[in-house]
Amino acid sequence: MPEQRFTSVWTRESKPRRAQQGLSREQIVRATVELLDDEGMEALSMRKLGAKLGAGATSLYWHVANKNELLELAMDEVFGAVRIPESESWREVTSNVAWGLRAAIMAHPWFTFVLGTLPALGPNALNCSATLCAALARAGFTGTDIDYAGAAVLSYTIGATAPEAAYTSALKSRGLTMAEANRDLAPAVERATRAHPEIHARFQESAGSSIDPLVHRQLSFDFGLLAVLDGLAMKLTRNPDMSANQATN
Amino acid sequence: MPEQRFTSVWTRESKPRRAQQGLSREQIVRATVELLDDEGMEALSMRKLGAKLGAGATSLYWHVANKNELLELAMDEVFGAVRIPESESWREVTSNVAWGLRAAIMAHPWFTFVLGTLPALGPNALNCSATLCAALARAGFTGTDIDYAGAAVLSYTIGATAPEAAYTSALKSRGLTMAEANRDLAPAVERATRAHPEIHARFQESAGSSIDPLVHRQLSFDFGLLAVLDGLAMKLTRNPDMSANQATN
DNA sequence: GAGTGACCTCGAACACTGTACGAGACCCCC
DNA sequence: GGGGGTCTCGTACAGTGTTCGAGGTCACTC
Repeated sequence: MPEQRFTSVWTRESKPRRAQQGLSREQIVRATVELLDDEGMEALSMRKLGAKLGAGATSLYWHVANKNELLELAMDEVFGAVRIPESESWREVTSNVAWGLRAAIMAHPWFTFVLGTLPALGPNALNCSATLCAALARAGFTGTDIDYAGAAVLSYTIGATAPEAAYTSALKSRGLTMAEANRDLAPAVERATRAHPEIHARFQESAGSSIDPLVHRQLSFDFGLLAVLDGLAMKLTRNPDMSANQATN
Repeated sequence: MPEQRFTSVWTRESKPRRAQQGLSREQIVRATVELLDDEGMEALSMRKLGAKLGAGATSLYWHVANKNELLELAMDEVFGAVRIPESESWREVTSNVAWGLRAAIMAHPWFTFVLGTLPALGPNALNCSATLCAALARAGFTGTDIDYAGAAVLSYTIGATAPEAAYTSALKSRGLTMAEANRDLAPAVERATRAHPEIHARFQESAGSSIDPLVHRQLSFDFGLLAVLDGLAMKLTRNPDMSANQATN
């Protein structure tokens, strides 16, 4: 087997740059994000991206090793859109980061497909997790528990938001509203849930409900996030030696 | 704009089947899962799959509308691998489903890439969520809170496991061990975390630690899952008479 | 047995994809 | 005037998913 190395944009050191002229990496990444936002993950091709920039497709390969690197950079751009809150209260910080990350993912649904292929080592991603960890350390967590608690918040946020974003973006790319999709899915849902009367009943309930589905999803996200934070708080009170600072929050 | 419909394997009714001969959909799905497990998401192509089955690539299109449908079916196969526990204790049921789903995702890392493009309407996926919801209803949740609580557990489980599975599978497909990858990533981590002294310190700590990374990740997952379940339990004790409010809204 | 029509297979073709390679263009510095 | 680095891009290759239509194979009916 050949000597393989694990590579990433963040493992290579950047090339020297001449004065601003022609393409630049920042410009390319910006265009990538735009293209992804407008037309979705499947529509991104190097040729299209080149055309959008008024350049040949293969010119991009001077600035970026391959398409994956481009996606890594685009991903960190999304993390960069998360506004980092300043607050003393760890609950406020963590829940703000969670809601901010959720908003960023919803605004850039292709994020789902990129995440996970590499540990997020971009500066913006690290910034997010550093703020989170700092807040949790202030809350009273110590050692690896800080990482664990931070991971719990991020995992929940991503797990809850990514599929939702993917779904709404799939709808958008087909030019469908949520109501239309529900209409198309209804018979299948009907048939599929026949074996499960209890969820069948709730499906019909929510289909007939007049609550805006968007609000519905926000309520759901909030419910789970509160559970996560309450659970973390409980850990702190259970090990009172850990929670010296807890009273202030 | 043309009249678009939202389609899925689960929205079409199945074709009539002649007696067993030649290809069958079950056989194709089984082969798909095998191929995905062995060679990963990128390696799956219709031609390769056809070859594996001793058939032409385009023959598959008789049994399956397109590659996406194939992936939907494969995804439900993964949900089918989750062993559904029987227990009176809602904590036992939910945590067993969570661990079971985690194991299934770790065994089939390509699951990540499929999830979210469609609401999981396959029979096995519904079975999972029905068991979860039934347990939560027994615990005392009512109305939409049942769905919210179930979604919280699933979201956390998926969000925590999917990136981990994707990463370990990326390593495997490059023939690297976790230690080798860490070695390759180390300088980049070093450089990137320089601006964040507190996580920098913990990075070095865990790099030098002798704990098996697999165990480390299990501990992390367990930590978060307990937090979620504790948080849910807290909601129950806080509103002991929720069932009264069931009909409103 | 002949005929019919549904079920099923598949080769060819189309319009794409990511990217390796090498030829050239531009520009700065000696 | 040279180099030599930075940067662009046309061509080419090996693949992709999917459509189409021609054909083959069977279970039927007449």
